[in-house]
Amino acid sequence: MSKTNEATSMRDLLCASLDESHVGERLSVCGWVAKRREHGEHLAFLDIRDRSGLVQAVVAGSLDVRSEYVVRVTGTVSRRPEGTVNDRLATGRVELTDCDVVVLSLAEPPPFQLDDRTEIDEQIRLRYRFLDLRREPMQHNLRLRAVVNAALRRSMDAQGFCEVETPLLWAPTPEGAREFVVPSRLHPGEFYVLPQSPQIAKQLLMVGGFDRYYQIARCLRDEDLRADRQFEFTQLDLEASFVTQEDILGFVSNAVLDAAEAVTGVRPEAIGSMTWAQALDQYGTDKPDLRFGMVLQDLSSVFAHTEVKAFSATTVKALRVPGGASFTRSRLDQLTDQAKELGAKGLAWFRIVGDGLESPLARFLSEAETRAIATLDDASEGDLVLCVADEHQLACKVLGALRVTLGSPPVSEGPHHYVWVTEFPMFEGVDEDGNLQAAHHPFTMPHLDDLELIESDPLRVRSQAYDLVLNGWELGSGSVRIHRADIQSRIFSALGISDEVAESRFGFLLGAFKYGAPPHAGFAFGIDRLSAIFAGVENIREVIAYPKTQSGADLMTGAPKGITDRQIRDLRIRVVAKGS
RNA sequence: GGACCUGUGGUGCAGCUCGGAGUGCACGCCGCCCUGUCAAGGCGGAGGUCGCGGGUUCAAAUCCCGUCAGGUCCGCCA
Repeated sequence: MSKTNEATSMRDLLCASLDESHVGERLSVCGWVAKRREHGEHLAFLDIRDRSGLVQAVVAGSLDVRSEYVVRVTGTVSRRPEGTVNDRLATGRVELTDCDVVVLSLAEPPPFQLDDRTEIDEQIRLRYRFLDLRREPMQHNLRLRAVVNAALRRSMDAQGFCEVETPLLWAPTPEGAREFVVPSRLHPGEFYVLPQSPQIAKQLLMVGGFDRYYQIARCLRDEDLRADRQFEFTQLDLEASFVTQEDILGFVSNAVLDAAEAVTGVRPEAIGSMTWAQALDQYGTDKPDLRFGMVLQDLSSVFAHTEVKAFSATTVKALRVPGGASFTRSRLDQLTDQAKELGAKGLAWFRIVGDGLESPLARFLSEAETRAIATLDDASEGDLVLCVADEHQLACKVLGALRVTLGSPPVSEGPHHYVWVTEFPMFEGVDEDGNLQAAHHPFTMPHLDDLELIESDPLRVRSQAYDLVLNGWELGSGSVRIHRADIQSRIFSALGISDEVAESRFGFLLGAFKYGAPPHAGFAFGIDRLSAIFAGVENIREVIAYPKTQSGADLMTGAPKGITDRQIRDLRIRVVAKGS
């Protein structure tokens, strides 16, 4: 008897493990009936499926089993007769014969077929997720994710990090993402919140002397959902003391590359980096997809003294679209609409034709301007050049979005291009009260060369914050934290956070820092997103066992739901009717 | 809060522009036949509030308005 570590009291091995080495042995497998092919009352074939795959069982005589019945099949492993080998099946050279079939569980016909022949509407998949999980793609994706998790834990352990769990019931800190709120039964009128990240908890671990912490942490944010965003998501969260930014980039690179190697078998090259300003300038985004070119070009100097009103702006950016000259007018209108939605005043387009440019604007351009566009980025006949003239950041972002629309390959395609984006700005824009907003979070350490600018020119202050980007997806972000009270108070003051407000919101953190805070820095990246890209799927729901819909519903359980009057009473809360 | 796409037997689609009987295809399901199939095959059968509500019309799956659900995106996500 061949024993494997998949053997249990009920089975000897997994279906797909059966091969010619077992020929002659009498073995048991357990699984679901994937398919039944009957040939009268003397012969029937059963495809038995478990998580590993299929194996064919040959049954002499009729038997009363249907699709998805759970069975234990004991049979003799036999070579298939001449001419009946199935090359499309991993176990296609063998079959189980002289089978005893024990029905362990009956099954109604499933609401959708569990083979891979048709794509099932996601609404139905989610309603019957337990059946969807039985199918190969979900089996593959969740197992791939488990490989990622295991590799990350191994990597962090090997790098000397200590796994520490932090609370899910935490104190409200009304900054950043909207928090999920949990009413307290024992303290009526008071609330916990679910952490949008273990940010403060892990910084306190640094004060607590755990100089290398990590956790595979669930984070919860009550913000609108997207293809790459669920209410709850999982991060590899880490923080370390007595380190610089370079140390953190090294730790995270190791972890991500270890995970990539575990999944693909090949260790990617070291992860390169660019500054935030470069990313914006060349790709029009802080999460550049480096799988394809179409780098943004800058024509500001060419148009510095232009006669053309549409191009009188601080920045003129251009994007060459190879072969784009064949776009129809309605396609160009679509792109223009997209540009306007993103805030551009308009979108100028130029078809590159034999003897120059074809465009409504062509006749207004000077000779130098025409030449600059016609020769842009090695442009050749048949290309299209799109231009946006505006304030620098807007012009870049609009063309960056068009670059993605026009050039981005599917998630499942192309190599994995990791890149670090560093030197994010410290502040971005202002809130309703006219106060500066922290680009990352208020505990982020400014770039030491820019400390002087905090008061004089805050928008130019660079921070020691960094993102990890993979194929245009933001995997995660981190920063060096402020551990000095004087700098922290200058930042709070720049953000318009008074001492009193700071004390009430983060008092316990600031208080802790008075007792000896080591210099520290950290990072967190999304395991859902990383796994989705490894799995080649466009949507993180495909790597989550029980995801929610875009409206935040769980179609299987029906959550969110009402609770009983008793529960409401115990919590001392009141439900107010919608619309009142 | 907003834009766009989708909703038709259990499943996946077609039908919708240009209104005319719930019409069609494939899978599944049920019954019968079939001793080497593996997308098994043959014969027969059941199965529908065309998401829901209203309107236009002699007549609505089809046109209009509203609404619900799912999706993609903008806002939002320190």
